[in-house]
Amino acid sequence: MSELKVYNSLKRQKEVFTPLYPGHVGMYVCGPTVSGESHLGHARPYITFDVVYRYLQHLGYKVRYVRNITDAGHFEEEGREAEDKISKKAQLEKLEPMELVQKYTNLFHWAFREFNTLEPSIEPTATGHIIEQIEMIKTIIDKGYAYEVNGSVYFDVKKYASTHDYGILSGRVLEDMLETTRELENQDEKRNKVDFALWKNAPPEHLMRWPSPWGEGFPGWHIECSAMSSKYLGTQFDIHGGGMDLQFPHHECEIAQSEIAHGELMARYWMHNNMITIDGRKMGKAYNNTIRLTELFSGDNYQLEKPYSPMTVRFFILQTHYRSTLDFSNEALQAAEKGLQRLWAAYDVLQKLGYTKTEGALNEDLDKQVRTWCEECQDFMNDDINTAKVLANLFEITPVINSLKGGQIKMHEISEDTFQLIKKTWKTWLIDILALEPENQASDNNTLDGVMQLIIEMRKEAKSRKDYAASDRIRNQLLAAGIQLKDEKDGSVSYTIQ
RNA sequence: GGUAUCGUGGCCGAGCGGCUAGGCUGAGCUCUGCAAAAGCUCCUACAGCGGUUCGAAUCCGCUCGAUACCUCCA
Repeated sequence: MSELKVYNSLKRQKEVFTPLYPGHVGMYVCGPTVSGESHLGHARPYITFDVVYRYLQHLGYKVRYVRNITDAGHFEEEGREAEDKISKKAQLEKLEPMELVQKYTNLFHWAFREFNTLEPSIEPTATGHIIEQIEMIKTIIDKGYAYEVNGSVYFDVKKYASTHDYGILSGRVLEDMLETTRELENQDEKRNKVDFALWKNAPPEHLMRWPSPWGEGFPGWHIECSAMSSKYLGTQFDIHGGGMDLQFPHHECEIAQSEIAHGELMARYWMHNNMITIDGRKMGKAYNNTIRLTELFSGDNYQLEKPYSPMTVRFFILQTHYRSTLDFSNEALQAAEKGLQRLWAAYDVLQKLGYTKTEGALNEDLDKQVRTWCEECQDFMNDDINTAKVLANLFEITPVINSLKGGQIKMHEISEDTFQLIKKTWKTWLIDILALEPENQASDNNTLDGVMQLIIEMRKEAKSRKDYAASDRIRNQLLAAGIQLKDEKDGSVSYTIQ
């Protein structure tokens, strides 16, 4: 069996994954800033790393998955007047900052339950770790890599770069950045343009503020991740994940701070998911092309032709490798919707199908092919979490499942072992790891089922009288009501709720 | 301007030097009272131009095009 390899942004290549402590994995993923509603773009990292989390557990690791909630807000733009994003909006909406934070945190949790993501082991908030952040800043100052100006504290990037590799993750060259970083206003507090804030002095109108050795203020935008990851995962841990757009400056700054404070590289494997684009452009507030998750589920956005269910979106995301960009379009979402329904239908068939020995010889080629498809899934996942290929193999197996039911393939053509392997494969990958659980669970409604059996019986009688007008009317009206009848090969009738 | 990434059939997307994924759409056929579902078959692509190689979508160079980061950003 193959070993798990992941693409490490730090080394720009795939590497065999070896945890720091055998049997245990520490994983930190940059979480949401709860100053507003999550959009489709945000779905990608949390779904991607949900699969990573599930897969690591499947491999037998005990995983501590930490994903923060950024509720302290960042200042709007470095160098400009410091403004707390969250406080600014709260004032507009006449809400307490924490009220706003609570609202969007709840909404975030709701949306990602809809996406069937597992909850992280620890979900620390920035506001809950002000003390840890201050302590870390003090350490960095003590070590001589940060300086205070007017109640704010900045990290001295130039000094850091003289002895350490600043740019190790993002490939930046400090000299280039010193030359090319564009002019920003109010930069005079910093010794160099590339320096970044660890602590910002809070202007009087700023609502979110905490006392510190440097006066009242709030933490800079990178320090929370360094402080909280080290608290819960140790000063060095296994996997740090997040969107590619965080690689620079966010993750680069995290590395620099942590290196000084703790004396070691904070994370050994850095995994970055690519962006979701729309019409070829990154989806983001700056482009005015976001689709909020609530809009996505309701269809209420000018870019949407119809609503898309959380599972459709999850499937859509997993059908692409996480390091590729993924372009949103209604056509692509609708294709995903149909494809997923096909997988679910096959899974449903599989649930009801038992292995019944029939007379005849084994079809060795088929049997072998099916086994290969099943076994490859693990290899695909080991190859940098290639969910796209896993799904492709499930689609390869789908006609086999349907043919076993339809009789195009006889049971004896595959061995019982292989049959059980198919069942296990689908359960493991579709349900447990990719976590694409069927959404319509209405079939365990006994009342409805009783009614349906009666209607089906009545239609059968009409058919036996060759009263096709009546039988078709029943079928068509049920369809209009959202219930699809299927005349099975063996004469029975099943139904699905749309 | 700097630094990267990418350009695959009608659409979405795998792909990491040879065996030409997969999904959706379209066409035909089988099954069916008719449908639906399902099964089978077909539509065989890698931006362009050079180069390396027995052999390239895959490696190298150039050209064209697109995107991302350099500023909050998943």
